[in-house]
Amino acid sequence: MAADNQNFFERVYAVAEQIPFGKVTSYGAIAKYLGAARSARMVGWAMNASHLKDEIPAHRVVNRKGLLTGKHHFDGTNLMQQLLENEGIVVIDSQIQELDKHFWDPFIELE
DNA sequence: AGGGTGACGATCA
DNA sequence: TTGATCGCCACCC
Repeated sequence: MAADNQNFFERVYAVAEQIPFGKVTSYGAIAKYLGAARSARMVGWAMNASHLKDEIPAHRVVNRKGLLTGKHHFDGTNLMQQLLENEGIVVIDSQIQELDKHFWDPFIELE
């Protein structure tokens, strides 16, 4: 049904909201969890709309490489990096260090 | 109705 | 290893 489209966004929000403090995840991980592994871009698109909701910690969502590709979409240029560093995550040049250590997998946490 | 874009991911060279 | 290209699917013009 047409409502499915909206449901897709809601699902992305539901997962993003559950990302704990000091943790990060990737678009592909969320997409895969939603059953749209090949639509990682759609997750990013949903995140773009999430900017309307201050409940979505979009700064905790990065690409698979741990690179803050979406930082440019934030209010400031380095706001995203600042937020992550504020959570105890080391970020150098928009690149999260020790990504594996801070990675949050919805498949494991939302098992 | 058709074409282009995009906060990605995987594969190929 | 890094860099470049294709594929994906929803949304906008």
